[in-house]
Amino acid sequence: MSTQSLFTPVRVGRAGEDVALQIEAAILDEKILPGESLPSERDLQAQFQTGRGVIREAMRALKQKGLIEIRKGARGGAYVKQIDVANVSESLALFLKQQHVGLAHIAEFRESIDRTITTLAMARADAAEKQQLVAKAEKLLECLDQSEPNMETLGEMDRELNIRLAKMTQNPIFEWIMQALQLGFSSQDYALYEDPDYREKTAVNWVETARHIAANEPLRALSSIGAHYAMLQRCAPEASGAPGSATPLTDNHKSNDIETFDENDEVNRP
Amino acid sequence: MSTQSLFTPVRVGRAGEDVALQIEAAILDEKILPGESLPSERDLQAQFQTGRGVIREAMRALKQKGLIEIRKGARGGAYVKQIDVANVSESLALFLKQQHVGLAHIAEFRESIDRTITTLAMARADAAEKQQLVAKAEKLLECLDQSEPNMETLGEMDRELNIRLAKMTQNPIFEWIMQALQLGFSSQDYALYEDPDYREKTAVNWVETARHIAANEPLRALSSIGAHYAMLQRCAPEASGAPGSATPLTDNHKSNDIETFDENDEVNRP
DNA sequence: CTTCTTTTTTGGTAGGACCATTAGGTCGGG
DNA sequence: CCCGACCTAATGGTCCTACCAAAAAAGAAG
Repeated sequence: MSTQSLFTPVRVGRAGEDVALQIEAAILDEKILPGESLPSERDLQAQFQTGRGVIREAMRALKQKGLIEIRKGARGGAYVKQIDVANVSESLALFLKQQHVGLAHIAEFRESIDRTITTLAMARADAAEKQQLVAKAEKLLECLDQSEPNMETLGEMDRELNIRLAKMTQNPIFEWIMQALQLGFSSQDYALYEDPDYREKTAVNWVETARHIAANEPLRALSSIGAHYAMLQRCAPEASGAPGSATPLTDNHKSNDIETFDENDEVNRP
Repeated sequence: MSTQSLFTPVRVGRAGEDVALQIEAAILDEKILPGESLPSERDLQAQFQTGRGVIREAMRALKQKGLIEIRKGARGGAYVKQIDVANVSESLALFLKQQHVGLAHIAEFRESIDRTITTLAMARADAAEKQQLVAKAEKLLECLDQSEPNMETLGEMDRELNIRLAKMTQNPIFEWIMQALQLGFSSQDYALYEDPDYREKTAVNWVETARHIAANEPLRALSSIGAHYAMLQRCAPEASGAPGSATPLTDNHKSNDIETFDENDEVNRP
């Protein structure tokens, strides 16, 4: 009993994991730089002294992690790439979806991040950046006033404003978490732009917020942020103010009507 | 030119992706619940009318996403499971590592999250929970005063305090992001417990923070949080206050000395 | 009823064969 | 000389077949 975990459980079915770990280590140690390519599957098969299926499974795992990108054809193979925020975002979105996290909780988290970002951005960005932010917000407002409201464009401009603000914190983590939130949960923002009334108010709120930031008025800026999320809460379909809302966030995964496997028989026989 | 992206690039080599997507959709739609099992690889092979390698690669991808868990032997197979925060955390840690995010940036992010959590927890938790938090903090302090300081135990208690505080926000996202931060970047906290001087101060600071929370003193509580991170900054090896620090955060991946493949020849021939 | 052995199920690995795609080279015509 | 059509080789994608190893159920022995 005292010899717990003294002998490794001698995991056997792990050749693929081993290969993946070794290659991952090589990438993380920058023995292979982004843009460079790994040897071909058949070369790796020879070097690792293993079957090609093992190599392929390792590649699939690394690809899923976002560490490599796989191309077919001559001069194809696995190319090391920079991990994209989309990977983190997808992972987070999957998690929140399976846990049935309600929109209210996500909105609260977003609001807290927004407040922090706003405070930091105000403290660190220079006057020129702040003025650019105001200009962009005003552009959103007028772009909305005149022409027919293109939902695509509006969403893109809203997204750009958020990212720009996050950049102004001069801390890349805030920029990336904002990108991840935008990628995974922008659907709720679209709701605000659907309704013409809320659309107007949201744009005005953006201009207001940007101006307060430019004027270095932290309390007023945060007040605007609060107003934005109060609006979102009023506009949202199930705006329950607190926990318990089990509404799934999106339904953007593909419908499996095409050639679904028959999961009705012989799934989980106890 | 006007017909951009009208025809999908008709991706062909994607049988494995298709299988993975269909199964993922089935899981996310809760056609298969956590704890239940998918059919065996050979059954799936028959149902999807494809080779077994394709199924195995799809399984590897789903396993990497954290959606399934694979067991060998009779009644083995792929069991649907709840996605663990560790998956999100690992994804995030990998990303931050490859992007060479400095400890200073991470600490700043952590501090902002800590402040938000503290504020929310104070507003929402009841008196009993707050008193428990104080008790746990005091326990950490005395556990440190008397016996030999077991680094494992200290880290565990610090971690538990953080999680408990996050839970008190009654928003699971904060609990999970705190878990992720603990999982991925607890190494910097250990630094505080290494030095006997800082160790004492950190524990005292925890008690202080908890008592301010229990007393509903938001400003004093946040002040304690600030003191904690100021300490961390002084204690940290490369405490550069701002951006630019390209110090990698951890080196906890395995050294690839065992049977590294020969990446010196024929990697990336231009 | 317990304990040991055997069988069956199922994932893990090996290796071969063939196809589809792609970059790059070659050849012929202009 | 240049340009397009064709061919070639490299490489990932798929399929198949066989066998091994683990784990649990089923059966045999006490």
